[in-house]
Parts: sequence; structure tokens; C-alpha cells
Amino acid sequence: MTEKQEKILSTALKLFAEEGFAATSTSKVAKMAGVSEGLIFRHFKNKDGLLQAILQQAEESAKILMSDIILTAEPKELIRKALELPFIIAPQEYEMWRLTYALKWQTNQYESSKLDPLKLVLKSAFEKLNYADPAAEAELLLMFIDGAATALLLHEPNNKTEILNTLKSKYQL
Amino acid sequence: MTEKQEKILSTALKLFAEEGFAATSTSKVAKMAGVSEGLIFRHFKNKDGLLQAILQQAEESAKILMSDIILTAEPKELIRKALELPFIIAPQEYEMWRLTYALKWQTNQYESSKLDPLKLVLKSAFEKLNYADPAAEAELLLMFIDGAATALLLHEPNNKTEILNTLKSKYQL
DNA sequence: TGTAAAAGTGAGTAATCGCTCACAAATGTA
DNA sequence: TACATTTGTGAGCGATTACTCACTTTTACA
Repeated sequence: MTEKQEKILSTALKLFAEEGFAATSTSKVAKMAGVSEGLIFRHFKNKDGLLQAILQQAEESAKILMSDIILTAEPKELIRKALELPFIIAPQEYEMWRLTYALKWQTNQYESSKLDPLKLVLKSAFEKLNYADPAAEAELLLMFIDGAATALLLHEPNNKTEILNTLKSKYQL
Repeated sequence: MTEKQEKILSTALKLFAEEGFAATSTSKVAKMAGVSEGLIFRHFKNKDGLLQAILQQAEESAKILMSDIILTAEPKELIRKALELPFIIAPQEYEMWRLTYALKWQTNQYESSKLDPLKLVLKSAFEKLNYADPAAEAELLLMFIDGAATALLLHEPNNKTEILNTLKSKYQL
């Protein structure tokens, strides 16, 4: 990966996340990255290729976060790790997550199946803890994780710790 | 409001929600609405004016939903109504909500203050019920409502009722 | 009915879009 | 050094963009 190539990626991520993919022109990316516009197409073929390159990096980061949870044996610890997920996202990864969250609402961009392994492992954790409806509990927890991540990405609340503790208490954690 | 004016609004809402605001051209809206492109600008001044007209309708719908909750005196009933909110959205309003949710991620579009009255009234309800941290509880519930609405708008799950019941049980409802 | 205002049209505008391509500079390898 | 490959440039392409405007049609009302 060239230095200019990385600059294109980071600049595009920033602009796509802040202003939207469709609203960001390749010429703007090039100008802001200090690079000729042609270079974008040399390296990434077209504008969508540029987006895919960014999303591929994002997916790798997501996989790392997910695998740590999935490999947890103890059910209570697994649930705790899952609901802490939105709270441990590093600020330097905010742009990446804002972009992926924004793209969810674009047609054909959202794949709910990506969360299936997490959903499965959560369900089994709730089963082990004898919850009445493990499937619904898993779905519910995923909904909350999504809502919490949204809130943290859009307007970091001042009482993060209290919110997390309140949530934990609902699962006796 | 003219018939063609309404047709422009409904068509634009559909396209903006499905493909995004920036990705939808005014010519496409006009073509699909069976209207000359110039008429859009006659009625709504510019593309952003068209969006604002749509969002104004959306805000009125939102206010109706909110006011019913806010005017509820009994704290338990208020909380119940709040967490049922995402589950009672009518399918014909999905497009409208998808658009507003998608626009949250665009710069300068999101105003968290819109939820402040709801947050306030929820906090006071949790206070009356002697919850340990009413402010955190209110924030938490709003996060869930957001997550649930997102899930329902993106991929209607098959076990809606079970999820809602599971959630209600966490608040002894 | 006469007429002014409002609604509606569609060709036309400059600007910008994503993208190509001929070419130059830098780099790796022998 | 010689040369092939990769990296990088920027002018330029046709298509599309948001928007204007001179014009016609419809509507409202005295």
C-alpha cells in the first residue's frame, strides 16, 4: 500500500462519513488528499471500488471485536462483553462506524446476516442462564447494542458510565 | 396543495428514502411523478426546499406520536407507551421514518434536542417509580427505542411480539 | 365573460459528475 | 546502466446535475 493510496483511503473515509458517499465527489477526495484525481481510479478502479476498499478495512475491525465475544465460554461474561461493545469503540474508529451505520439505510448495502453469529451465540448464552425466551432476548440485546452505538456515535452522552451500569443491572451483571 | 404538488412530495419521499437524498436527481423525481422538472422548483424553490417540505410533514406525524406519550400521567403507562412506540409505527409511514433515520447521519441534519421533552418526561416517570438512576434509565430507554425502530425499519423480525413482551418484563409491565 | 394570478411546461444553461487516456516520473531488477 | 513495471499526472470526455425562464394552460373571482 503506497503512502498516497493510504491518504486517499483516509480522506475518502472522512468525507464519506461526514457528508455521505453520494454527496462526496472524487475530485473533492483527490483535492483534499493532495493527489491527482486519476490516481483514485488507477488504484480503486471506480468510486464504488474506493468505497469497497474502505468497507473491507471496516469489516476486519468488526470481525476482531466480534470474535472476542463469540469465543467467550462463560454466558454471563459473553453477555457483558456484548453489551459493552458500543462503549469500548475507540474514538479514532468513529468515522468508520459512522460510515457503516449511514450506509445501512442505503438500498442493498445492509446485510443483517453479518450479526447472525453474534445472535446465535447470545441466544445460547441466554439458554444456559434459563431465560424464558432466549431468541427474543438475543434479538432485544442486539437492538439495544445498535441503539447505544447510534447514540454514542451521534452525540456522546455525558453519563456513559451510568447508562452502562444501569443496563448491566438489568442482566444482573 | 395541488394534486401534482402532492404527487411530487410522495414520489420524492419514496425515492429519497430508498436511494438517498443526494443520490436522487430532481429529474428522476419529476419523471417518476409524471410532472415537468420545472414544477418542482416552482413549488419548492430548490431541491433542499423539497426535502424540507417532506421533513415538515414527518415532524408533524412525530409530534402526534410524542404528545400522546407526554400527556400520560400514570408513570408505568407512560413507560409502556414509550417502549411500544417502534412497534406501533404504521407500515405506510415506514418510508418517512427510513428517510429521517437515514438523514440523522448526514452533517447538520440531526437534532438530538427533538427528543428532550420525551427524555424529561421519562426521567420523571422513573423517578416516581423510585428507580435508582432515573436519568440513566430514561437515556437507556431512548437508546433502545432507537435500536428497535432501526431493526423494525430495516428488517422486520418475525418475533416482534415476543421481543416486545420480553422488553416489557424488564420493566414489570 | 374578462382578466389577473397561479399552475404547469420543456428547452436551455453553466457547472460538475465519474471516468479515460496519453504521457511523465519513480521504482525495481538484471 | 538499461529497461520493464508501477505509480502518478492533468487535460479532456460525454453525461448528468440543479436550476432558469419564456411561454402556455388552468383556475379563481369580480
